[in-house]
Amino acid sequence: MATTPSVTDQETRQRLIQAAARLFAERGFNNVTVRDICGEAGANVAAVNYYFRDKWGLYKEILQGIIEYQKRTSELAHDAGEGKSPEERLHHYIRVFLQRALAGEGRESCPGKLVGREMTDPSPALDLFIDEAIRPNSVRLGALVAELMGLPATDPRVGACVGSVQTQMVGLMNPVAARLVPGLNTPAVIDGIAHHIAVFSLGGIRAIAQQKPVWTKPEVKQ
Amino acid sequence: MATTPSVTDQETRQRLIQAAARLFAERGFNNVTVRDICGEAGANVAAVNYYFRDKWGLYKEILQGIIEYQKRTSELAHDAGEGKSPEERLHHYIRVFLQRALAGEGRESCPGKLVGREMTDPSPALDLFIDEAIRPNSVRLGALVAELMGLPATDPRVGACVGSVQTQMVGLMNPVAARLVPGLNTPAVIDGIAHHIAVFSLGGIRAIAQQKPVWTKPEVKQ
DNA sequence: AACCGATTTATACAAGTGTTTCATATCGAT
DNA sequence: ATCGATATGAAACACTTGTATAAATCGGTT
Repeated sequence: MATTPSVTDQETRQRLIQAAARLFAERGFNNVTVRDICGEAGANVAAVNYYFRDKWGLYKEILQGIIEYQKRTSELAHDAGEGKSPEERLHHYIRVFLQRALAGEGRESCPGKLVGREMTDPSPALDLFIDEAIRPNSVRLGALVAELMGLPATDPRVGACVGSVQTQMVGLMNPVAARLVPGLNTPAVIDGIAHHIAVFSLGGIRAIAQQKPVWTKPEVKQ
Repeated sequence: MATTPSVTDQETRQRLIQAAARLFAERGFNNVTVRDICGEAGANVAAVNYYFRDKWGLYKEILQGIIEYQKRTSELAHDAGEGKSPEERLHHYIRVFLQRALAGEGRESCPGKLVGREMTDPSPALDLFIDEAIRPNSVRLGALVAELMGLPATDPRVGACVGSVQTQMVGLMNPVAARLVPGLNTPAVIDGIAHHIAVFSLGGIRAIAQQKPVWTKPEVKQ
């Protein structure tokens, strides 16, 4: 009974973050008004500016949290099958990754939604996100795939296979996927999908590995 | 000499559609103002409302055009390898699909950008898009995959493989992909990627086909 | 009780938005 | 040349948006 015992009894700041995360994930940064957020959080219109300086400050804070979450996800996903065979490690990696991305954190403001949105509708914070969350993950996944293929991690075929695996996972993080796959975000369904992606990708990786490198990456700019 | 010979000499209506398509694809519906569009089209602020009733009318018209384009793309992509083996048909399908989605129509307002955006940031017109552009395409692709797997098209494993193929293609239609793959939207690079996806997917399909149906689709709602 | 910093409130502001209005211009047909 | 339909133009409206302000309220300390 510190403040108004109206909503749940927690710091206004926390309620703002929670409400905003859900709304941003649901509708995107520009389709959510400060009044929406404050309304849902049971706070005054000025609360956002008081605690976060401006609407962008709030968004950045949320995105920062998601970056941390995503980094942790990558670590957990990679460490999941430690000691096992590369094939099993890939399977574990996919499963843990999808579990945390699709169902994580109370199913409402699931991080995947916001991530997927940030990728199609890049905000100025996208660079940060790519550098801190996506790239390190790609590197470790690349090492694993390279091991599976028996090729150096720099081989363009490795990069291409990493892309194939990642797009299959990221593709599940958007509203259309959620609509086409009924029970998405329930653990059982996610496990099934992870199993499919693992088997499918292992087959694909094997197929790519045992053929000439027809595709030489052109104008390697980076 | 008809109207103002200022910009290029074409109907204002057409210039509006062209400018708006580019801007919507670039920044999304809500991040483009009517004044932006009219400014770029060299038209008055009232032009949008005069020709399209309101901003939404303009967007719907553009989306309608993209739906037609996408339907045509599906037909072309499926007919590309007619008479050839299923494997080759899949390869042709992927190549034609990507060519038209990523490089089509003057590289600026490439349809894929808007499609990808519509999928993450669903507008009320998304249902139309799913029903008219995505589903028929999935059905035909499903038939092809079923043939490849030697399974009935209703087998859940077929649907899962279709999803894997599609997510790999759709995944290329967003800004992050364009940033990670340097020369995307040039025909040569697209051909290389199409080849990779084809080989990878054929390997994946084969791997899934020759194992028990571990994943039974839960609560088949549709 | 009185004070003080931190928080919450109600209200207002300035800028930007989609849309409307109505006057003017343009062009083809009579 | 005149008329009528179509198209364009400048200005303004009504509304929403993010943000700022100043007063009011609260909780703890002296």
